[in-house]
Amino acid sequence: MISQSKIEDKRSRILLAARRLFVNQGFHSTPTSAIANEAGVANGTLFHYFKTKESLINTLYKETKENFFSITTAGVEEEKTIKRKVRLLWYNTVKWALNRPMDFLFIQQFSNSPFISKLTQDEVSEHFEFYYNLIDIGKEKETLKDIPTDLMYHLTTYQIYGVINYLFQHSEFQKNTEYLSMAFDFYWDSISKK
Amino acid sequence: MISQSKIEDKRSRILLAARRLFVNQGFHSTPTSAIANEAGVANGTLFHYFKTKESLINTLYKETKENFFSITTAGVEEEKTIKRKVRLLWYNTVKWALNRPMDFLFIQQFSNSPFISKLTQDEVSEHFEFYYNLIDIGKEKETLKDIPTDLMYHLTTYQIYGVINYLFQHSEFQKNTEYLSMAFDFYWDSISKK
DNA sequence: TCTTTGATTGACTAATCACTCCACAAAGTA
DNA sequence: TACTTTGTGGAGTGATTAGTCAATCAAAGA
Repeated sequence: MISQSKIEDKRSRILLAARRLFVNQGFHSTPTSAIANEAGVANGTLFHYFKTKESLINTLYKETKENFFSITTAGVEEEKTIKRKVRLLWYNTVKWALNRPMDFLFIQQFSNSPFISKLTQDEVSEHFEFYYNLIDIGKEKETLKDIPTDLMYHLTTYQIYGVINYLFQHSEFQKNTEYLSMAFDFYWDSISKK
Repeated sequence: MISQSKIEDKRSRILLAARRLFVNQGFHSTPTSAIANEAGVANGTLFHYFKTKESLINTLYKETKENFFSITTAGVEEEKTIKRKVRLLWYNTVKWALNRPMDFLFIQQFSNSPFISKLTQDEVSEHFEFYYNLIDIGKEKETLKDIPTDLMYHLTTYQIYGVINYLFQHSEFQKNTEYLSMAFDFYWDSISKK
């Protein structure tokens, strides 16, 4: 048990160090030796846990996205109305990003990059269904505007990214609930029927 | 004169090749030798035109953004109403991206990346003023919603990126004017006062 | 024709990097 | 204890890369 936790410790220290360095310097200009160094392990140890640098990156991307999904969707099913569901999802997403800026920046930086192998992207994209369902139900109930589901998905996710990036640049508003609520109202107004 | 145009030819061939390779493989996994090869020039020639690989990238980024700005803002001043200005800007932007997908992907991929030097970003960000003015005037005339200018800027630009990325994935709609107009209506509805 | 200037080349170099290898340590198992 | 499995370290290796350099080449003026 103790040894088990120590193993997890090194593994996760490597992942943590990698993310920090990747976000600051980019994927290809971060040598594995620097990651090992930052994590406080030897170079060879890194390759004990991850066969290749690419698999380290893929693992990091996948685990970060999983974490993102499970945290942001928590409690959404339990909400009764579409608006409450959407609001919770919105706040969960914004707060997740603000609490873990490195994670968010990592995803943003690499989700469209050519470095992530196709395989990993496919595995992650399963989660689309959750959002698509929510939009479809909203449209059926005539709560949400009647535009194609996947267009709605794109428009809304990008809008949320916009808010988050804005808040990164204006950290003084990050804990301003009035501000957050204004941004959400804008968001809701743009997607809901009048 | 002829030699001058030939010079420009090689320089621009290098830039063109670099962009193509960067978008497909990323910045750091594209060797300068591959760029030179793709451009049909010798390795040394590349370094004759660009002192370093980084300066090549910065030049490429800067020129692409300049081109983006001059094309997307063309004719906007001449329009009379805010809505017409915004519509033209929106359509210009979407069409620019659809006509030059490599340029758009290049900007998207690298504008947030740690590879672009701070200097370059600053030089490019002068253009913010144009957009900020437009939003401010729209708010004064009570045409646009009264939310902070820079928040509005973030929300709207990201929403446009969302449309563009959507259209990249659904090329069948790229020339569907009805579809584009629906997306613009959504956009306008989200930013304008009722 | 001679000279100058700048473009062009590609072999070369010094540095860097992903990854291997092997020795050793620690822990588990009998 | 003896044997096995698993973790850990870090020097070493072969491949790759950004950037250099000395040598040609082409054009244009005098």
